Amino acid sequence: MDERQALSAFSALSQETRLRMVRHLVIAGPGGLAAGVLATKVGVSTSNLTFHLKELERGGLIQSRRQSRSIIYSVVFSALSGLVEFLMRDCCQGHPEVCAPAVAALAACDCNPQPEHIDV
Amino acid sequence: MDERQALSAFSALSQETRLRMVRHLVIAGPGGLAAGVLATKVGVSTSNLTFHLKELERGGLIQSRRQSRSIIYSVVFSALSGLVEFLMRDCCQGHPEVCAPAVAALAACDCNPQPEHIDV
DNA sequence: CTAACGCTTCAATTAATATTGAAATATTGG
DNA sequence: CCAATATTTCAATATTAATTGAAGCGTTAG
Repeated sequence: MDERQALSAFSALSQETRLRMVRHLVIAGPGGLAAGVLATKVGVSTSNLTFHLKELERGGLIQSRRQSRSIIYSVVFSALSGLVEFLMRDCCQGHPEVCAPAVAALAACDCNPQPEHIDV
Repeated sequence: MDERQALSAFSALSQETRLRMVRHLVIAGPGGLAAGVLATKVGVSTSNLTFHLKELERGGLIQSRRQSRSIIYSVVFSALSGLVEFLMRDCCQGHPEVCAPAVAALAACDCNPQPEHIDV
């Protein structure tokens, strides 16, 4: 995670509709949500949703896969922990042993390792 | 940390100049930096810097104190860990015991408890 | 007290983002 | 193949954010 990536991720999260989208997707978990379902949940037009989906994708926060007619979006959990790591990188400079384990624990979160798992 | 707060914090972090400012302030630690010094470090006019400082303040990410002619800005470390907590809140729903300790560890970070400590 | 310093405010401009609705594309069921 | 479904693209508009420079205000050194 470099500055450029962190910047576009923060930009992606800096808008109400998109922040809600991400939260819905986080709650949905690795199974994700179809674009149309997400549009209904956040209450925007599909056209507008697509615009925001692109922003989130650009920020590396979500990924998509096609499933029949629908396109399913899900959160890239490692991107979230990467952001955390970036934010905390230079925190506790004299004593990194305080923050490092916390960051490592987030990275090792159960959500993270199995990107292939689909549980519908 | 509610959605409204998280949103303005992410907005604050979503701009290159401001993200750099925060990183400089994180590195500077609790001692903080004078506005003018920060302006030089990030390479913007003081007028422009003030604009961005206000955005960061609005996001609750920084605080200020006057010291003689200068105004010293420093990071609110608890705001950073609050953001992390917000991002991760609904992660690992079935097994929150995985993420919770990590979040707690960040909150307990050495940077956090002693806002008075200045170690230049 | 006054001049210099450090920062903030303001107003004007420019640039970037978000929203809308209509049209286009891709996929699948029948 | 045709009609229906799901999503994306596009162009136009509206909204919001960033930059600039000049003027203003508070603070302190002398």
